[in-house]
Amino acid sequence: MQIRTTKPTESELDILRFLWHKQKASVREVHEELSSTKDVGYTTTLKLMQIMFEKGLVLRDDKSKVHIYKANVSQESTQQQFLPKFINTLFSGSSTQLVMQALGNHKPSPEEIDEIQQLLNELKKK
Amino acid sequence: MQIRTTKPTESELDILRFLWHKQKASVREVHEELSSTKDVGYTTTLKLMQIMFEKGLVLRDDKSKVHIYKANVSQESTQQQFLPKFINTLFSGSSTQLVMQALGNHKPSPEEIDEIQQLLNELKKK
DNA sequence: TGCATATTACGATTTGTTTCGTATTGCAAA
DNA sequence: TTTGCAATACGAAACAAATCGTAATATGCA
Repeated sequence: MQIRTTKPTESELDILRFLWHKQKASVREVHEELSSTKDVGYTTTLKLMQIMFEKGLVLRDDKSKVHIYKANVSQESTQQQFLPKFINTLFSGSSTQLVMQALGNHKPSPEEIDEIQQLLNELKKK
Repeated sequence: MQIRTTKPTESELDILRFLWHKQKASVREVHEELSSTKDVGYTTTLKLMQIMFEKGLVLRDDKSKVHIYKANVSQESTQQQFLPKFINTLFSGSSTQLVMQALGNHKPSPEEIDEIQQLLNELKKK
């Protein structure tokens, strides 16, 4: 298993988020999305994506003029990259504390509750 | 309810983490802790804490020569400040997905499982 | 073909964060 | 009271991230 060295920055994560959702996208598409939330110029988005390419965070197809990008790091592995530190600094290292907060905050649907309960039963058995 | 504007940086969170744990601490105590993990000079820690004071993230008692600092933002409110964005960018906005990851990753104790199950039952009732 | 337009390339600036060197200050022990 | 030590104050450098202006380039259409 290979360890990833580069940690995406905040802005890079915003871009990855969209790429995870869309699979493939041009700079324009990404920019359209980003600029709906925050005020940022097109070349800024472009530059960010070029940097991400250099870092290996994304792949790109430059066969046609409009380059098409896609994520080169999975959402799951990126979650794993951030979650432990997040739990440590903000939740005293207790994943349970995080879970309680997350659930208390945003009420999950009955189906989701069932899903979590099922997981808990599994964990209990072992 | 008042909105907090300043978002602690990574290093500032490391310091807050310790202050939340210890309630009160001098720069030296904080530095002792930080330098057990990472290689950093004393004045760096001092400067960070002075900046945090200016930002209002910490309070300090400077009655005696050795200033005593304590957090001026609660762990809970800081969790609230980071959690939504964290869930959004990394977990497609699904707190359930986050919960599943966190639980699957680090197995909670039987007591903790009970605690979570209890919360889930509450949520289910409503 | 040649022009208009949208895209990429790239350097430079701005902004934010971390780091540390040096000066100054206050306290306590001799 | 003096001196030495440990702490604070502060400026500036080093580093990192984000932003954007301008130039170069490719494409498709008149």
